[in-house]
Amino acid sequence: MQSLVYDLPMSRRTALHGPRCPITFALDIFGDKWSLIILRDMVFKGKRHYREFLASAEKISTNILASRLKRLEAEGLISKARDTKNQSKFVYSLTGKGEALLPVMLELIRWSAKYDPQTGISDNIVNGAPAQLLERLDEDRDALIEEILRG
Amino acid sequence: MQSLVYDLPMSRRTALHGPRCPITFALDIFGDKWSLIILRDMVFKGKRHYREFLASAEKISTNILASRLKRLEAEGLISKARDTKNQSKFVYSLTGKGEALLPVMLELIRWSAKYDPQTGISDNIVNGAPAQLLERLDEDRDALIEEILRG
DNA sequence: GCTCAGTGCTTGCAAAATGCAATCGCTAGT
DNA sequence: ACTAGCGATTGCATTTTGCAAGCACTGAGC
Repeated sequence: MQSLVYDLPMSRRTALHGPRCPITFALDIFGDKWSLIILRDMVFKGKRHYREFLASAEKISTNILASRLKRLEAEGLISKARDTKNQSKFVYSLTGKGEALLPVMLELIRWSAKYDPQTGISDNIVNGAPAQLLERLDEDRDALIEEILRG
Repeated sequence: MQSLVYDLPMSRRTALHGPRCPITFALDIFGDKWSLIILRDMVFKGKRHYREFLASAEKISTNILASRLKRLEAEGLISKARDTKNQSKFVYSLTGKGEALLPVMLELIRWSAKYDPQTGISDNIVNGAPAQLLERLDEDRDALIEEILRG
């Protein structure tokens, strides 16, 4: 049975129940294998076009990408518009709700940096969290977040 | 084809590649529909036994629970031991690596509290994040974390 | 020491989600 | 009108999940 709201048949665990667990609420929206990868590409790599997402190292397939973009848009984490410079292209942008996930991603990065022996060897902010980012996360968190979002 | 490391056939996206993305590293370990639910139950609800996890509101099925516990143990996020008070039971406990995910969960809670209209109506720390928790998260974060883990 | 209930977990099979390759509809450019 | 680039959709194989049944081990009662 397809969902009426999304194109995905994903069942929502929290649909008709009373007070909802916030963890479950969040996982139901972006707690799959791909959504956070897409959001990471937008936040840290500035990706905005369909082809760019397809090109990520994790090799998301086109049907899954389309369905995830649709869901993220339906959930209000991203928005979709025609590219003003090229009317045949679309531009995907983060909404405030999507940007508000940056703190979650930063904590994920901090955790991985601590426990992944392969993390921390690259300058790239995503491929290996640099020591510099982690320092600023401790000392200057709000400014760091602002900088990532506006930079 | 089954993985040699876990009982799960899940393919690791980052297996043989160079500098690894910390987001991908984290998602490969617990970025599925259930792992964070189990960890939430341990952190916030103090669950330690198999039957307790099975009883969660999200209705995880027993084979999935078994496979997730095995993976979380293999990844060093939890440990498994006989219950000293009842040798027929096992006790699952968080390791430091597992406890270190609490900040991630707290940011998830903060995000959901902000964007889920149904969150924030319960006293329960998990079923609806209370305003009090969110306040302390802003003002007294380290002590809050310590309190949750030791309380 | 046999039965029995509780606990953790495995197995078999159906259903759902994902991965992959091919193709399609739209827009712009020529 | 033809062509190329872009954002998808479609069909089908594979992988993962969901569900129900049952199995192995432990400890308690008799």
